[in-house]
Amino acid sequence: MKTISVKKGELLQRKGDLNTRAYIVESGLLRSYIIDDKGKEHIYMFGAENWLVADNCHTDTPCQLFIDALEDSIIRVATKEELLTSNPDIKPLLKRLNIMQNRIIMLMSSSAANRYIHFIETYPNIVQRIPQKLIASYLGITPEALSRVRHEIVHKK
Amino acid sequence: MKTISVKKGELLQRKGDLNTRAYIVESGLLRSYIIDDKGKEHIYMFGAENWLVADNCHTDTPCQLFIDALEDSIIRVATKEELLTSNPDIKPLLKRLNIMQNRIIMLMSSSAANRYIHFIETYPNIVQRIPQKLIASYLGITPEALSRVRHEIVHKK
DNA sequence: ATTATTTCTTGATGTACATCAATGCACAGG
DNA sequence: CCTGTGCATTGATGTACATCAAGAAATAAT
Repeated sequence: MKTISVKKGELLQRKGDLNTRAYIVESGLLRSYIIDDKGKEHIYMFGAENWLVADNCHTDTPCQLFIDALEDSIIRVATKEELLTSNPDIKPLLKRLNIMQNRIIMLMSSSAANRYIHFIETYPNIVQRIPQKLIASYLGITPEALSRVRHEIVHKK
Repeated sequence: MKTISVKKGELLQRKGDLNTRAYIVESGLLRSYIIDDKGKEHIYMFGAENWLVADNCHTDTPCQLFIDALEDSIIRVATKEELLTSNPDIKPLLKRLNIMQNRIIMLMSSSAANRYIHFIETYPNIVQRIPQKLIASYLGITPEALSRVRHEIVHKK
């Protein structure tokens, strides 16, 4: 388990990599994302301070997610085995499951506007640090759509 | 940890319940789902033989998911604490995370048609046991849309 | 400061899927 | 046998969001 320093924009992992690591963010901001068949990026997760960013694929199978740095960051890197043996606590895993459950529910049942409102309430600290187009990508909409959603929200209040 | 028998249609858990249990399916088929603000159901997960069905909420907070039986089923019921102490293996949790990751990626990046194709490849045994409207609900589309998607697929081949 | 790059906004148009409504089917119960 | 009830299909229309294109505004680079 080593600690590394990465520059904004640096790529830590690409789709197809094998035996990928787990990245624990000490400072800075990471993102994991996919690129679909049309070449479009979709952000899977942001990882700020104390977050664990990793592709949850089975060992020895190619991963799906790209991971890069949205800010200059300090990152602890561990193999997944290492991580699990050094920290056998399952609470973080359950928390992660809970977050993903919420994400799925959001994606299935909420409008773009509600997803955005939920996002800024849940991750107020991240909102300020990234351009809106990245929020749009996380929400599953285009930057244009997000711009209009925000306009609406202001005018309805 | 007790074993119970439930009839098709029986409700095991409703949104808002506290300290909800984990249900391990011995035989039969469960589903977990939400009901959105417009009263529409969205299936979160199917649970066939050997699957664990549970709301992944924090202890003592109201749960989000309804759970009911799609077939007459035999179910083992455990508190989550019980489950974790009796079976401290984290592999199933990781598998679950992997499945949810795939679900999120699907929802964000795939068309209705591709989500359907992926579903029938991933859960061929479940497909045959449930009406199409439930598959549609899992995929996040309407039964009408699924009907048209299926029509398309047949005619493209 | 000036230029270059990226981001945000706004408008016009397109499209995937939703909604509503009607019809046809299957099958379960009397 | 008929008759209800739920499911699948099909058509007509609606809508949320995508796409494309152009400017404005903000950030970064020189």
